[in-house]
Amino acid sequence: MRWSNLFVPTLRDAPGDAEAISHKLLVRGGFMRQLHAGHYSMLPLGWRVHEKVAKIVRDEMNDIGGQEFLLPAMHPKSLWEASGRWATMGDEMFRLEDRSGAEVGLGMTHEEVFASLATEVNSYKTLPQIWYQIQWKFRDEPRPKAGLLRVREFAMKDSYSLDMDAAGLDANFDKHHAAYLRIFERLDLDAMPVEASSGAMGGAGSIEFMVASPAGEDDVVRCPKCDYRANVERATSTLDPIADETGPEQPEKFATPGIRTIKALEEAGAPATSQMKSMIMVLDGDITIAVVRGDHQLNMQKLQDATGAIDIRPATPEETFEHLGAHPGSLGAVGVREDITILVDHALEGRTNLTTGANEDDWHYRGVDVSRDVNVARYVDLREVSVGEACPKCQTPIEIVRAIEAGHIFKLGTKYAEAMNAFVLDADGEKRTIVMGSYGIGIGRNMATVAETHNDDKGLVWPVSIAPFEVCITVMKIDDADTMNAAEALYSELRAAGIDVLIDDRDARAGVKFADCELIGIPYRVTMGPRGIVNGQVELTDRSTMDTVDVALSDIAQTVISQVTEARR
RNA sequence: CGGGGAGUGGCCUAGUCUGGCUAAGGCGCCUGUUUUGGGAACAGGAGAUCGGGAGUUCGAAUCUCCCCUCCCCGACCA
Repeated sequence: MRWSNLFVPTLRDAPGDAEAISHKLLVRGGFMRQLHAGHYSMLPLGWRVHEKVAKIVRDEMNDIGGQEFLLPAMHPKSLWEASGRWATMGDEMFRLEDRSGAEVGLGMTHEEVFASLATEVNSYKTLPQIWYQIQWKFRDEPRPKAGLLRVREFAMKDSYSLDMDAAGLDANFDKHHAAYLRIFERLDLDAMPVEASSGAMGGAGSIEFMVASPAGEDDVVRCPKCDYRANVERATSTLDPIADETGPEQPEKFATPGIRTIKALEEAGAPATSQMKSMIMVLDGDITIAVVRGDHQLNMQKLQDATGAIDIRPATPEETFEHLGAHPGSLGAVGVREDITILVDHALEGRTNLTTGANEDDWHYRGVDVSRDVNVARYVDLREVSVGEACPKCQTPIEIVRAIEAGHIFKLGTKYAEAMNAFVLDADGEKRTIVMGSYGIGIGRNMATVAETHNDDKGLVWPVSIAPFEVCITVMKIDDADTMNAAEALYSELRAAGIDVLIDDRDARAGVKFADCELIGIPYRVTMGPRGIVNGQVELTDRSTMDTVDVALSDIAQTVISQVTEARR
C-alpha cells in the first residue's frame, strides 16, 4: 500500500472527550472515528487491525475443530421467549418492529439461534461439535465508554460446543480455554484466567480472561504466591476466626441516639467485626435483607448470583421504613416479618453476642446470636473481599488489580438446548438433552486492549501479529531518483515475499513522516534517503525499542523478511 | 437511571461570570515562493447559522426556560 493513496487522517490533538489511552491513540492515529456514543466507524487502518485480530481468533477456533457459521443479527421475539430471555434481557436488548408489527430483537448473543440449529443434530454420533461465528452484536449498554472498550455495536467471536454429557462439555471447555490462551499470546496480551460470575448467561461455571489495565472495569483478586485468581464478584478469602464471648440469653435493646453508622456504633463500644450490617434490598420486587459483618461490603453480583434475581436494587428509604419501621442506620434482621427473606453472609455463621439495629430509630440490640435470633433463610457468600486478606488457597495476603475482560467462557449446561428441545439419541436409544458451552471474545475490545497496553509517548506500538502494516518504507526525498528507485525495488521485493508493507511516498517533510509512522505504531521502519543510498546504506528502526541500525541496501530485504517472519506469531 | 462536567470551522482552545463593531488564536486544508534526515518559513485564501428551539433586550456565543448530544463516576457486560 502507498501512503499517498491511503486515508489516514492523523491528528496532533486527541479529541477533547477521549480519556482512555487507546481511545485517544486510535482516534489520533486515524484508525477510527466516533459516530455517536458506543458506535465507531472503522477507518482503513483500524479495519486492518480488526481483521488481523479476527484472523487470529479464527485460526485458533479452526485449530480446535470449530466450524464457522454466520447467523442473522435480527431475531424473532418468539425465539427469545422460548429461553425466557426476551423478558430477562430487559433494556439491554435493542428491539424493533417490522412493518407488520411483529417484534424483533437485535442479537446480543446467539445461544438461542445456535440451539435452534442444534435441533437438527439428532444422533450422539455427530457429537461433539464446535460451532462459531464472528458477528455483530448489539447491546443497549447503559453507559458506553473508553472508546472501543465498551460499545453498543461490536464484532464478537461467539462459539458454542455441543456435547452429550458433562464430561464432553468439560473437554470442549478446556479446548477453548487453551485456544483462548493461544489467542492472547498471539495478541501479546498477558491475560489471566479467573473464576467469574456467570451473570445473565446462567450455567455451571465460567472463566474470564482478564488483562490488567487501569482502563478496565473489573477488579480481579490475585494471589502473589499461588495461582489463585478470581473476579471480586466471585473471590473469597480466609478470615481470621473470631471468638465471641458468651452473651445474654436474649438480645438486649439499648438506646443509641443519633448513631447511624457502623463507625459511630464502634465508637460506642461495638467492634465492627461484631456488628451485623443489614442491607435492605429489593429483588424482583420482593424485600430481602442481606446481612454482612460490620466491616464487610456487600457485593451485589454475589447477591444476584446467590438468589438468581434479575432486577436488584437497594430499597428506598420509604420502602425501608414501610417494611421495617425504621430508617437506615437503625436497621436489623432481628424480629422482622416472616415473609421477608433474610440472607446472611458466611462470615456471620455461628457468631454470637453481636450488635445490630433494632428496627426502631435510635435503638440497637446487643447480644444477638445469629442462629438463635435471626430467621436466616440461607447462609451465602455475600461479602466482597479486601486487599490483604488471606488467599483461600495458600493464605498469602491477596492483591486486587483493575482489569479488562478480554474473553469469557461459560459452561452453559442444558438450559438453551432444553428451551429449544435440542436432544440426541444415545447408543441405547435414550433421549439426551444436548449439553452446551458458550465462549465469547470481542474483536474490537481486544484490539483496544492491545492499544491500551502497547504504547509510548510517541503513539501506538503494535505487535507484528496485528499491526496495520508490518513495515513502513519511509522515503526521505521522493524526487531523488536513486532513492525512489531503491525504495520501489524494496517495496516490490517485500510485497513479493508476503510482507505487509507500506511505502511512505508522500511529498512531506521527514519529521512528519517519522511522527506519523510512530503514531500509528508500525513495528519496523526502513528509512531510505539520498545520504545513505549513495553509500549503499539504509536504516532499520524497531518501533518498540526505537533502536536504529544501519543495514546494507543489498541486505535490507532479507533482514526485514527474516525479522518480520520471526516476529509473527 | 442517579451524581458531576462539557458542546464555538475537520481537530484543540480563548471569549460566557460582567451582553456591545466584520466571533479570536493554534493545528490541519488550498495556492504561490523559499525550503527539505525529526511535526518548516513567509505571503495569500477557503472554511462557523457559536448543539437545537423559544424568550428577554436597541443589541445574545454571553442572560432565562425547554430540548438534544457527548464525556466522567456508580448499578450491567465481549
